[in-house]
Amino acid sequence: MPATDTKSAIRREALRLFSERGFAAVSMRELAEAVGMHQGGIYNHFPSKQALLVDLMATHINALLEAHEAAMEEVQGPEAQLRAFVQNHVSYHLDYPKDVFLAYMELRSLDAVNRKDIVALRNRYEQSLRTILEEGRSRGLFRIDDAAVHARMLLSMLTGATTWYRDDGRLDRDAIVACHVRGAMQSVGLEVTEP
Amino acid sequence: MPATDTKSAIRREALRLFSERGFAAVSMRELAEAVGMHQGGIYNHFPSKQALLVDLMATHINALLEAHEAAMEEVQGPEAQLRAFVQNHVSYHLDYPKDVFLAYMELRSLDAVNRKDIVALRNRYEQSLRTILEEGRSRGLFRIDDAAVHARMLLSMLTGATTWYRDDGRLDRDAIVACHVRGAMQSVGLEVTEP
DNA sequence: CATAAATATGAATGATCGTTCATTCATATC
DNA sequence: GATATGAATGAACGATCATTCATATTTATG
Repeated sequence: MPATDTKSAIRREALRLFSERGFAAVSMRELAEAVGMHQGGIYNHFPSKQALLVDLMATHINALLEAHEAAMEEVQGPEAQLRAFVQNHVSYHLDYPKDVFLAYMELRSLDAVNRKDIVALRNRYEQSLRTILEEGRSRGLFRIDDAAVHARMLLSMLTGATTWYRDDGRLDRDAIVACHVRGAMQSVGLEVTEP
Repeated sequence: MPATDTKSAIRREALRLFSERGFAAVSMRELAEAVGMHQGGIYNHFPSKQALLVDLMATHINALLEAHEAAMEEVQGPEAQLRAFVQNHVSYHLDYPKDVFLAYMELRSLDAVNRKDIVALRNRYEQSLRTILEEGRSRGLFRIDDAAVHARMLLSMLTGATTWYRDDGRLDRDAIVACHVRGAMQSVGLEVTEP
């Protein structure tokens, strides 16, 4: 078995275990057992438990930013931009709920240096939503009290689905995305036409 | 010093440490040190670390339900009920951010029996919001796709403030509550008059 | 096939975990 | 003032933690 398979298996199981039970509550022994190897071997692929967490979180946040930038290309005007942002955000979050949950929950498990880097990336993402809201507000398109607060409100709202969405649930992915798009558009005071 | 002071000091420091760093990442030694006592003494007040967590979470969820029921008394009609729900929810969450964060994050640290009880209480709370949304939708007052999904969207949105609100922040408590009330009312398609 | 590099093993490291316990201490009751 | 009680101490328990390492095995390269 080539090395890269083991490494990605470690990533996959670590993502699953850390997101399910928390970084601190999962031991390297458990992780190794889940992968089907012995504890020492993990250190051939990742220098420490902390480095493994950083790898998972950085991979996620970079992938999210990449998807975001691709989704926002050539989309003009606050209303269309907000719609594109919400669609991409919710779609991505439903596709990678574990990655999202881990990045959200385990910031506090990072040491100071690593946390600073991840937070900077997250702030960049939040800032891009804030800019859309500011622009919509200053043009009189959006009716909101405060762009910064509203950006955070929306991010919380749109991210929450990761905690309860199931593939075999009552509503499919597109229906849930649609609920969120509508809720977000209406939250800034826009009218959404009935389907 | 009477015993009750020590017990509440343990509660206070446990709430702080568990919410800041996570239940699994805080040791009984650290907790004891934060309280200013030795590790063994905690067990005179709580039979186990798990029991301490259950105590904190049950206290919170019951207090939230109590505040909720008081806030909803004699409030009639979906629009007024939604407004009352949001106001109470956000106010309570800004007052007790650590309690909220702990109850939200550490469900997975509870054993099966305790988790079942807490989840049942939380579902009761979520159900009451869902009922308001269903009622508003069926009367044609709210424009939402799905009451269950919208209830969860709103709860995520309204709970998020606990993760970033600071007493010395740019906006005061009432302003933040107002942002959330407006965002929530508009999210169901209601018009909110400018202040 | 030989050799080197990468990877896996499994035991061992010292530290720390939640919990227990015999003991001491302070306070309240009779 | 003797005694009972709840609380705090501080050492100790076995278990488990992340990590290291010498060794064995597998894989890739000549």
